[in-house]
Order: sequence, then structure tokens, then C-alpha cells
Amino acid sequence: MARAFDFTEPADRFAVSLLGATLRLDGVGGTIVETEAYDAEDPASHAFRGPTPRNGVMFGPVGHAYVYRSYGIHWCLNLVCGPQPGAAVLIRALAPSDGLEVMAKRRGLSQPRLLCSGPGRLCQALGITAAQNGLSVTEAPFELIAPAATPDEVLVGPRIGLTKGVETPWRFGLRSPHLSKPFAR
DNA sequence: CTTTTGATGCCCT
DNA sequence: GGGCATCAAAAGA
Repeated sequence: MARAFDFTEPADRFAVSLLGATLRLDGVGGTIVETEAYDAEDPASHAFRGPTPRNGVMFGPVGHAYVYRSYGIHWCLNLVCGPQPGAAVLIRALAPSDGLEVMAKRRGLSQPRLLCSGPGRLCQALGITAAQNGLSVTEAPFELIAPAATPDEVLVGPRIGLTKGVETPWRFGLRSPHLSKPFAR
């Protein structure tokens, strides 16, 4: 029996603890293979400038989902965490395992490798929209299951697609074909 | 293989 | 009005 997550851990450590965990929405999902950490001190974070209507969930209870729209067309899923308000972990990629057909249909693609390898992709595959914003990730329709064992290899690197705080190496991943982008090492 | 580009919505200044 | 934690197709070399 996997022990519960400690959502009050700092974002970077929480991001690592999520690797290998299973995430599902309505029974559709897979294993988390890539995450990125953000906190209120981080110029790249939505929380950096304080609470707003858009990012309010990040300052709310820990263990809830913060969903926002990116580039007008994609959704991104974050899990609120940290000892202080304003921290969250962006889920960047899953290794899809449950509900493959549903995901393929929703994505309109057949390449399994592309089903969930990216923040916008996995949200489309799982059907995550603003309707899930603020929901607890540990209650239905979400399922969050801790990894059976600690991953033996954790990859670390700079975060992707940011214009600020690029030098902070807060991207974490497992060695997997489902990463949104390979790690340098 | 690499680079380019369009689609699109919302928050912040 | 600018800028953005994106994606995937298309075009060039």
C-alpha cells in the first residue's frame, strides 16, 4: 500500500516524488514521467506577482489542481503544493496506460508516443479543462497513486519554454520514450 | 534532419 | 495591447 503524498513539501522535492506515480481522471491516464516545479519566489511562476483571479488556486489548499489555458488553445495541469502558498508542480508528461483508445480519440492521433508527452497533450488526452480547476487531486474523478517504489534514476534539467528563470534546473523526469523532450543527459 | 509558422484566449500592465 | 509554462504541420536543405 503506497503511502500518501506529502503535499506540503517544497515544489522541487514534491515534483520528484510525483515521478512514477499514477494519475488518472475518470479512469483514463498513466504514469507521470515528467514534471516541473514552480514556487512564489520564481519569476517564471504565475504566482510570482501574487494572487490573481487566474492563479488563485495556487494560493488555496494544497493537493488541488490548478488548470490554466496556455497560448489560448492548450490546457496545463498543475498540482498545488509546498509549505507556503503559491507553489505548484506542472505535470508535463505521462506514460499512458489506461484508456488508450479514449485518449487517441480525443487527441485525434494514433501515435501512442504523442498521446501524453507534453503538458497540453496530456490535458487533451485526459479531458482536463477549466472544469477541473480547483478540484482535489486525491478525490474522484481524479486518482493519484503513489509509486510502488522510489525510481532508481531521476533526470534533472532546465525547464522548457520559459523566458524567465530558465537557469533554475527544476525539470525532473524518468527515462522514458514519453518525455516531451529528451533530457541532455 | 532543421527551422518556420499559424491557431488561439486570457491575464496583466 | 503585449506576451505567454504549446502543438503539430509544412517547408527547406
